[in-house]
Amino acid sequence: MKHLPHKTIERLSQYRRALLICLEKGQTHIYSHEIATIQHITAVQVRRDLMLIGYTGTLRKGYNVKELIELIGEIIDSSEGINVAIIGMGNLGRALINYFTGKRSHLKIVASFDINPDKIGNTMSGVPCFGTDEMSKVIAEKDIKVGIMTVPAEFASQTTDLLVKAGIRGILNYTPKPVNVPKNVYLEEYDMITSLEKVAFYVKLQEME
Amino acid sequence: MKHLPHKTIERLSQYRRALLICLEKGQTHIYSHEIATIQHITAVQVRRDLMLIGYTGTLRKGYNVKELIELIGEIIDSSEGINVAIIGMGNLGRALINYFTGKRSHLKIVASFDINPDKIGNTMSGVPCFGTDEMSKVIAEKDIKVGIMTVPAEFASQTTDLLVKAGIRGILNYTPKPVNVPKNVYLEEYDMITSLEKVAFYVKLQEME
DNA sequence: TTCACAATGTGAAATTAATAACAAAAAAGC
DNA sequence: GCTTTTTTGTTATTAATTTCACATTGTGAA
Repeated sequence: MKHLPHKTIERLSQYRRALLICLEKGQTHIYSHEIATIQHITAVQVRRDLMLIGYTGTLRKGYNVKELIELIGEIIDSSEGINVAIIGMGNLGRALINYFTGKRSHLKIVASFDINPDKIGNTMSGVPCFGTDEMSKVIAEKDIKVGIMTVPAEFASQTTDLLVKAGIRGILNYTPKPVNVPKNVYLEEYDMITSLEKVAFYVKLQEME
Repeated sequence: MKHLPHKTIERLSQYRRALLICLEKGQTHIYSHEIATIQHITAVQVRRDLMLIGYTGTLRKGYNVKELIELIGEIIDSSEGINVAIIGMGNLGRALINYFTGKRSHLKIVASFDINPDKIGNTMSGVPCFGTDEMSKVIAEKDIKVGIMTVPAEFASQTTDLLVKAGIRGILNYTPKPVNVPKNVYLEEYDMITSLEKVAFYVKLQEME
């Protein structure tokens, strides 16, 4: 398998989540159009993605749920699991920790960081909170590869620099401020305000018709 | 102006935010490559987007910050402003309210909803919290057009149905569960777990090289 | 058996998005 | 005043992504 498109990676992650739910319900097989309906995309899209990862279903029976989950895991998970830290234990940071607790995943949130002394030293859902000054040490000791930035926008740049210096390999930036990283660090940015403005735009557009 | 690409809409929202910061700093003009650097994209991309909205800068002086902000506003904002509600006042809901308070925006969060009786009746950052059973009434009365869903995944579908029944025009779904809406309702979904898994995937990929 | 159906798998076409290339013109330098 | 530089605006090109169209085939029914 060569290069998987970015969009395919995203969808595989989503297929897997849908499949896990099917598995829990005891469903053993699933058709491409069923997956498609759940994700509101087309069945062809699903089949194409699965073609790209080289999985082939059974004609007229669809795809084996369990097998497919495992294959997607082989593709997108790394064998040893990846440790993740959350930087900024505000509401968003806490929301993310809640999202993840209980989810059996190869991604483990193993630390959080904040500058508020009241939070440092505490543990939330099993995740210990450290001071920002300990970042380098903790990231090295716990072998943390990915950082999720949920700090206020005005701290985005300096936090990024700290993370990069500490040797982080990937950053998911939830602050509305774009940041710069060296090219050996993978950066993904998401901006809630943009999404909301986009929804508002298309709502307006529909109203005008 | 005909059809603006989805991606252009997203970028325009981001340009505006960057421009507002420049405006505050007293900067009157900006070059395409300056905007590009902030957003880590190319200058051509910026110029192309601005071309699409029909804005033309001054040769060798760049774009007028104030004018451009206003034009982007004309394109992506609706004249009367749009009222928004947050459904689910957990950590994520609160995070969103904090993001928005203080931001002068045509988007106004005017209500929130929850099922927890301790939260109902309270006000957070000026946003009152109502019970889910009041949704239809409040949405009609306050003329709410867009709903942001930050409820637990297991409530996603039923909350969506309530919103649709109440006459919502756009939904931003932050639960990891895809939902279905009639096609006169604009739906945008975002899944934090997918983003994180994507970062992890590309980190893994880099390590393998 | 044979037919019709329902599904997968995939090459080709269409669409969408990004990049390259370059003309034009204003400003600055000489 | 002429030349160089810088920056915009736009066409053309390339790349990425999605959709179409259809061949293929296992399954059940007539």
